[in-house]
Amino acid sequence: MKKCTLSLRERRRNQTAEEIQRTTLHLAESIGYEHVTAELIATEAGISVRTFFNYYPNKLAAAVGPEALFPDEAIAHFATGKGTLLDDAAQLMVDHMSSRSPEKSTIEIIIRLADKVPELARAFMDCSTALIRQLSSAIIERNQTIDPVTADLIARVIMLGFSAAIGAWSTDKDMTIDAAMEIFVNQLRSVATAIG
Amino acid sequence: MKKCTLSLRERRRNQTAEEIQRTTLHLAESIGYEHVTAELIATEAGISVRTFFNYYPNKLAAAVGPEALFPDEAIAHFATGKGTLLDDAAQLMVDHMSSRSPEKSTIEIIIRLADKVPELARAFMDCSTALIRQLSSAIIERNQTIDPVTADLIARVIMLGFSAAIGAWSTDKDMTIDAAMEIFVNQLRSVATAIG
DNA sequence: TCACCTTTTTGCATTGACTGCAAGTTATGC
DNA sequence: GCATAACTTGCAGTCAATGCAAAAAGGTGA
Repeated sequence: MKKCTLSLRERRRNQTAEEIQRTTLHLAESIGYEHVTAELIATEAGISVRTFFNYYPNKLAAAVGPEALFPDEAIAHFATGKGTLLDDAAQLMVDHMSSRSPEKSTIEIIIRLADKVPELARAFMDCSTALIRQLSSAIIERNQTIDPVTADLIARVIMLGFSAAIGAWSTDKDMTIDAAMEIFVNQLRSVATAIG
Repeated sequence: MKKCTLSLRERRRNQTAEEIQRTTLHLAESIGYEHVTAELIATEAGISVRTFFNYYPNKLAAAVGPEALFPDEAIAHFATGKGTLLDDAAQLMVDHMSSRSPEKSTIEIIIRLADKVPELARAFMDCSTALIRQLSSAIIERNQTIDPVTADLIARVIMLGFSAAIGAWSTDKDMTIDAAMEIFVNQLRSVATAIG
């Protein structure tokens, strides 16, 4: 069974990728990111240095973890949504967060670290590049008359708001994802008012 | 004369910093950014490798060039401006662009390179961090009732729009800065409409 | 189970980024 | 001029990252 073969391997691959990320974050928390070397991560994760670089192109990528895209159904739902742009976007984000692996605790660690390590903040922001592209396409699908540059800009703005909301959410133990998304929507509305 | 003393040294320092940037960009254009080594830049610029790292913390920073802030008067003017947020922001950007050293050609090269080298695009974006902070403070000064997180978000959005406008401006030989800023304002207005 | 093929892991060698240090050079203030 | 602070440089060393080829799994099919 080809499917099984691939699945098995893929599963193991994902496991290792996550294990590496866990190790990286854990080490960064205990000894400080600047003291974490590739060799240390590899040893700690029980792999060779060379294998580490097989999984991630560099240390920052390891801290951020495996790349995640919006789930296909979720993005399709957004693309054909009839609500306001922001409400549908908020739903998309909820779907995204619930679909994907990294637990709140992992995100919390990343954000806490990003506060101290600017490069990590960059890298974290950076991993949204692919998401922005997805979002931008979906926005165009919703509204065929919009021009691509504007769509891209809107997508970026939405992701900015989303990042801010995730930041608030991750540092507040009691906040639900839905509450965070409400903040997200309101904040972006304020921005729109201020700008428009 | 203290002023003269400082000025002389500072002037030389700036010259060298710019020379290094020029060399870096020139090399990147001719042999490709990935083949540009610190040693090559240093040799070409007539300094030692160690001195290169005295001026810039890394190669990317050298390509982006010396950090630039909004001129004090310009930011003060924006902070007390009575026009719409966007119009005043556009004026701020015009002041910024005309005050600061890098010529259009330099920016054009950076943007062209950034298209091929993602890390460079990141670095270029990244250099706006300090600007965002300035802008965010000024926004709060304009409107004391705004909350800091929203102000930060607005500042980021404005800078996003600005970057997009600069991109368009730099690749179009005939476009004036004012025309670019008009695009900037309109584009952000579209975004506000779409979101609000 | 065995021979076979693909994917993954690993060690090794190498290049290049970047830092700390200490000594030399230059500019400036007095 | 001389003392001082700023700047430059060479050197030695650490660590990130890559290419390569051999070894080890993992899975397939007879």
